[in-house]
Amino acid sequence: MPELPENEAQRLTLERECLNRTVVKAERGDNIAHIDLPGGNQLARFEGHRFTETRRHGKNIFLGSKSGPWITVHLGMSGWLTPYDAPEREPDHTKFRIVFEGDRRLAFRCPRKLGHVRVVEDPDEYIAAHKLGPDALAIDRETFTAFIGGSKAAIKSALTDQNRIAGIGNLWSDEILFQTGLDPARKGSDLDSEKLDSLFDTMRLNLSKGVDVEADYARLPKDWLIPNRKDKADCPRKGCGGSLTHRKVGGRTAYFCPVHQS
DNA sequence: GTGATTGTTAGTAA
DNA sequence: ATTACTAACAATCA
Repeated sequence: MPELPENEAQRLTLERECLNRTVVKAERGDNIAHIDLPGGNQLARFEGHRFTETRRHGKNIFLGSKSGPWITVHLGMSGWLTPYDAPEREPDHTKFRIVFEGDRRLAFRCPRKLGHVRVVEDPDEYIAAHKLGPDALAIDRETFTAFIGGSKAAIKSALTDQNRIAGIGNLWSDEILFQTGLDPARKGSDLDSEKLDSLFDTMRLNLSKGVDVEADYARLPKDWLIPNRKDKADCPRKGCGGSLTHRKVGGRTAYFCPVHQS
């Protein structure tokens, strides 16, 4: 379930589980056809190594140290990082694992195989090479409003364009548009500057809250969209009285309230 | 069986 | 050259 808040929660897992412990081995798991993982040569570099830092940019997580090398993880649609101890307790669909001294282990699970793990020398180089935009919690108001205000695509598509703003996906874009009161299919170029400002503020507020609760949806306010995101649910916005529905926007399913979002 | 899924990206078109 | 849209990817679930 990996957008910015989920990835930030996963970065914290790495921070808690993987720093300052000696690596015994980093290796690939079973059933790894068609998934992008580093080869044995690359992984041998980490034996005896200690990680000292984590980073996150958009939906990319990095584990490494000042002098490198770094491991970067992208969770795709269904990836997750899970700590465990004994080999017999390894989670299902583990495609990659790091074994630390003292039998501390980290599994990269990825049932649908759309995620990846790569070895990189420098996170900043990697971010530049993939032309990722600024992280959604780091982008400044001017850059954000200039991009959205100049975009002729559906706002939902603009918000989820990783090359312009990194970290927002299908669910969180729905939440941001729900709270800003905007139809997901509206063009960014139709918004006035007041609405653009409000969209920016809401984005920051929503993602920050998501990070605060470590992406645990049960801890999100009850009047948010995400915990109620299904057809025919009563619109959770106070006093709205609408009913949620969905529509394809930019090839993705957008959930929204036709009463207060326009 | 059908159609969906919180991800990216190659290819196409304007 | 840039921007926007579609289909495809793999596996699972309702």
